[in-house]
Amino acid sequence: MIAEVIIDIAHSDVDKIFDYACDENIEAGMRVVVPFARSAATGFVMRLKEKSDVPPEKLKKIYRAEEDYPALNRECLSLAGKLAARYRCPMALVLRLFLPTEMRTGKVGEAKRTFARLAEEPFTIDPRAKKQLALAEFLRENGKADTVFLRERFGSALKALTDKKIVLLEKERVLRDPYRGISGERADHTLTPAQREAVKKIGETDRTVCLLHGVTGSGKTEVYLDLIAKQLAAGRTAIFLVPEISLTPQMLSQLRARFGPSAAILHSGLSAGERFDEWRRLREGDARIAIGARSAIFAPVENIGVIVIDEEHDGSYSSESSPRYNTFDIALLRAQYNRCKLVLGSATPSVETYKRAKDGEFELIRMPDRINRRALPEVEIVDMRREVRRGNPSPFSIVLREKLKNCLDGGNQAILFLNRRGYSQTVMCRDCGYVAKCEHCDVSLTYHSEEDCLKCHYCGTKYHLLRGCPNCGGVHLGYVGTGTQRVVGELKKLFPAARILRMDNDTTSGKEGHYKILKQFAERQADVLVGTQMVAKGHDFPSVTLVGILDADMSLHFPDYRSGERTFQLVTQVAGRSGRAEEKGEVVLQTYDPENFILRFAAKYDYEGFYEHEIAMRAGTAFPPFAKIVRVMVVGEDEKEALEALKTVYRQLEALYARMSDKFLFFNKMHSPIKRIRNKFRYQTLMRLTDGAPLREIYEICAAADYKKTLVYVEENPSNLS
DNA sequence: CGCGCGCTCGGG
DNA sequence: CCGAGCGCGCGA
Repeated sequence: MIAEVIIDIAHSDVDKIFDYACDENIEAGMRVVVPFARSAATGFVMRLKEKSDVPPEKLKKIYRAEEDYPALNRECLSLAGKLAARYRCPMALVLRLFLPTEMRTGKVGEAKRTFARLAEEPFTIDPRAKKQLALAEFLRENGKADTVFLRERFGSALKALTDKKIVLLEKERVLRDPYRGISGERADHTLTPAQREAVKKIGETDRTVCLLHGVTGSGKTEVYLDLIAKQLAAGRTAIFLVPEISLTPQMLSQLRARFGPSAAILHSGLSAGERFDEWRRLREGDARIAIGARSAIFAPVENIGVIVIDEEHDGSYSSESSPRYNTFDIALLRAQYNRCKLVLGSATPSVETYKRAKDGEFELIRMPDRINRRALPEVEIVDMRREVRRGNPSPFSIVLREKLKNCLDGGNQAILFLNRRGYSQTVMCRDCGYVAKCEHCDVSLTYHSEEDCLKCHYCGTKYHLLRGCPNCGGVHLGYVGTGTQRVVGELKKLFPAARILRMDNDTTSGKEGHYKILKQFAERQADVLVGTQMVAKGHDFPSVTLVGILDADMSLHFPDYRSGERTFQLVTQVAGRSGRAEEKGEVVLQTYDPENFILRFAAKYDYEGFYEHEIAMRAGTAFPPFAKIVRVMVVGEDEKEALEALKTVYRQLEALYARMSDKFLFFNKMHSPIKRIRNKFRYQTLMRLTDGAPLREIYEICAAADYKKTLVYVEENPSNLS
């Protein structure tokens, strides 16, 4: 037999089929070890055939199979070719997506765990250390326990006691089970009439893709779980995708309770070994639901009955590094291959998805009511211009300050949200809320300190700094963007007794970081949580009755065509954090632009109104989904070479533009460095294209630009233009 | 004349 | 990706 093999080296030079002789034990999809160049290499058997065109003296024999089963199933082999072509990357890179990294990088670590037990010797614990006492009590009752579980439950008390030698640690080999310590309570799975209706519609439509547009609290999750349970009962499998941050312990225990060990939950908290074991369980068919973030779309399940993408609009579904795949695209391919439904769910669908649903391409299912019919929290828009006029320079409006006081006095919790997205600063008039925008692009300008000017991130046009406001003549121009740190400082001055937690990229180290802070807050170890958008997702906090959005403008004026969409999603999501339990929630939305349509619609939870407004604007200004934004990036350490690459690429792109200028709505002239990140020079060329534009040629120009130390790549509708 | 490094090419 | 093969540049 002859095996067609792709060598597992991600480089275009070796991105081709190599034929090898093999015997009967080799199957398509297996990983194999083969002689390659003057050494051994791993490869993937793509196909078996009878004879080869390679001269017999060149043909070599496969050494051995890496595993005794095919790591890649038939679907994956069939998909890989399509994906490699679509994302213009080596086949090996695509194939790797389907495997747990542990498998390629060799050893899967020995399954060892650290257990803790009490020392034999008598001891005393400070009676004030409640956690330590509780931990000691727990160990006395249970003998020994896993340290991961103990840390989760007792926090730093474990370290305190081990340091004092009261608790001893020992390693032990165990069978890996990532669900240890997670037990969920059985819940009632009776669906509401609205949920039943949604399930029915999804079952009946002949469309592959269904968009479930349900307001916060409408019970979309039960719909997903019901769909999944039905498919499992029918002997099929399922994939359930959620944004990474949504895999909170609560969510995990809910899923665990519902599906038991037939669910493989892939989240960032798993160790390498656990991850591999979960993958194996799916591959073997022992687990039949794959639950996880973006990468779980590559789960090795067969005979898929349904694929669910929850929070469809979430940015984490598109990959930021090569191959820059879009989860939806892969999900659609898999749904088509398996002839099953792809269900997208969101309270705030992305504009593009919603348009496709309204145009009839996707089945649109609405769930407009909350389960208990409880009203959504009321959103009050506060005009920050008036605060400035009244001489209030603090980040808190008078209204917010009062509500905060009431909230804390009533023994409730509050969340203060601000959108400090780092470097990007916008100039705004504090008297009238005017924001400097580009004359050609309708996108706000960004301040660049190196050149001391304002720049449009879309077309590269530079503008002088403003001395006064062109709108009202005011002189109180400022750079918008207050940090969380300052907010916490001001808050402490206002409410010295309040316990404040801060959550942003600086305070949360590692992936466990957020959970820790959110958990502390959920356990009411603090009264106020101040943070960036990461506070918006995940946990439910029953005692939160007030949410303050301090600077809705920051997100609104982010230099990106999706900023309006993002802001709407953000406000909706953040507002949903308020008033979960008996008490009615309140939301205060501070802005310098209280007339803004997006904010008005968001405050009324009017998605439909927002959508109509937004889509009309996108049509008018020819932004996606009516056009495609294409960015060509040139990134390199060596400035000379990067510049050289840029010149070459740019010249060809310009020629293309000259030839087909009718297909380009826009072609920018930016050829100066945007910035240096970790000593890498980054240059970009932005284009806006209509349908039928020469996208392929653009990709080819970039693929042809092969430089040693400079990377040239294309991005479609990139999300961050700085 | 000899070897060193940089570029090009092949790998089944 | 990685090593082999080889071209030309410099020192004795």
